[in-house]
Amino acid sequence: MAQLFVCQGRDEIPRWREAFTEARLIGPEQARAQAVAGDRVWVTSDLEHWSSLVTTLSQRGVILSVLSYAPNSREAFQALGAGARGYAHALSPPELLRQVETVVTHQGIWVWPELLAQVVGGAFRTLGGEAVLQEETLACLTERERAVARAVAEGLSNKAVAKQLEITERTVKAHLGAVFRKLGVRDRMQLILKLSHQEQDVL
Amino acid sequence: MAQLFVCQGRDEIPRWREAFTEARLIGPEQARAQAVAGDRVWVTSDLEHWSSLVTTLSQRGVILSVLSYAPNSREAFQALGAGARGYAHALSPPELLRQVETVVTHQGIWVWPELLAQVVGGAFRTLGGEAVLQEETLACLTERERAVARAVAEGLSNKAVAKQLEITERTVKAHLGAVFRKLGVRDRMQLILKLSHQEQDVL
DNA sequence: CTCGGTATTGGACCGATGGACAGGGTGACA
DNA sequence: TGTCACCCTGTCCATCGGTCCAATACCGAG
Repeated sequence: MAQLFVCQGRDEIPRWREAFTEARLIGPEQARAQAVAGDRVWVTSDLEHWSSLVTTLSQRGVILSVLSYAPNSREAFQALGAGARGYAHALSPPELLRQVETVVTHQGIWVWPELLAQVVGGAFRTLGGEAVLQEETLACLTERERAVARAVAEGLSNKAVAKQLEITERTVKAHLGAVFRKLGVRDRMQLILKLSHQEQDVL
Repeated sequence: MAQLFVCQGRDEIPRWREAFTEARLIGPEQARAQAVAGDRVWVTSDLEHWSSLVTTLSQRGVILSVLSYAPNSREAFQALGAGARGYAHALSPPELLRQVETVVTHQGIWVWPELLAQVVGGAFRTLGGEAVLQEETLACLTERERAVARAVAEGLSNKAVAKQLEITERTVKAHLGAVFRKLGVRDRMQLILKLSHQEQDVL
């Protein structure tokens, strides 16, 4: 049950040593040769062919976490698709790395908080999420709130929505606030992302 | 930080008591009224409107896990989409429930092992298709502008993008301004629609 | 008839956003 | 060496967006 950090060796590693004092640093080739089932292996996404390394080791039963210096949802999915259980920022503080380690060793998935919503949402849309999303997203909205949400989802500004619906911009804000609260989104961008993956006939 | 099991009250609960001796059993209405941020709440998927209950509580900061007597991938996606962090069999042994609890309290996601591959695998396929097409659209952009555009297209704010790319918020604005000019869009909303639209075209 | 939900609007506040000015630093190329 | 593109940063400012505090009116359920 070794704790291994895979790196090219050129950069000095930030705080991994602080998080896991007993961890060992090895290169990609050593990782392929030495890692066995049960080992916790950390891979940085700036490595060449990190994805195939993750795939290989995960099939062997190794518990993998990917660390990225520039986390994004696309890379997160690539990591999870390759079999990684964790995806975090490479410069995460030691206590967060230990948290990731706790999760992945207990059969869990740990994703960088800023991307968690997108990862979960993307996974949800993948399989039959449409029907459920319709109920969840639209049932709780009133007629007027739906109209505002539809306009905003087309990229219109509050002023444009107000002109289109022949109401005050202030009223648009009121309805929009209710939409945000009911749909659990923070702002209009989250709303666009949530609605843009649905069919138009729903609205 | 209460440990709460939501149930209709009629059935006797299998082994939850064994797993968490200090846990309390409450009904859905009590859960909506009492649960606060930080609480670990367990919901069974045989409840009426369990999905909306999960949505409501998760937005409140409650840590939710869904227990199903007949786990399936569709329900798993529904649970995760509603904001649940855990999805397991309702008859899971106590040690497994405690494992789920460990994972979700550490910001992790725990999914029934038999469904895990489908969750991450399926999600990766869809997102992979989107990523390829974005590259074509953003061909006229520089590397940095692409990174900013990608992040913004995921709904991040300027500040969040700045933190992710480890640059100043001002620099994000500069790149973003160039992106707007090159792609002929007025604001970030138009950018999101432009990018997400092309994803759907190819899909 | 009261109570609650919906629709509408107002004002004020403050953070986020985008544009317009201004630079400095690097590396490639003629 | 000069030029150019790219990357990074700064200040100022007008506007937009989102939330808080209200208020008025309609309408159906109890």
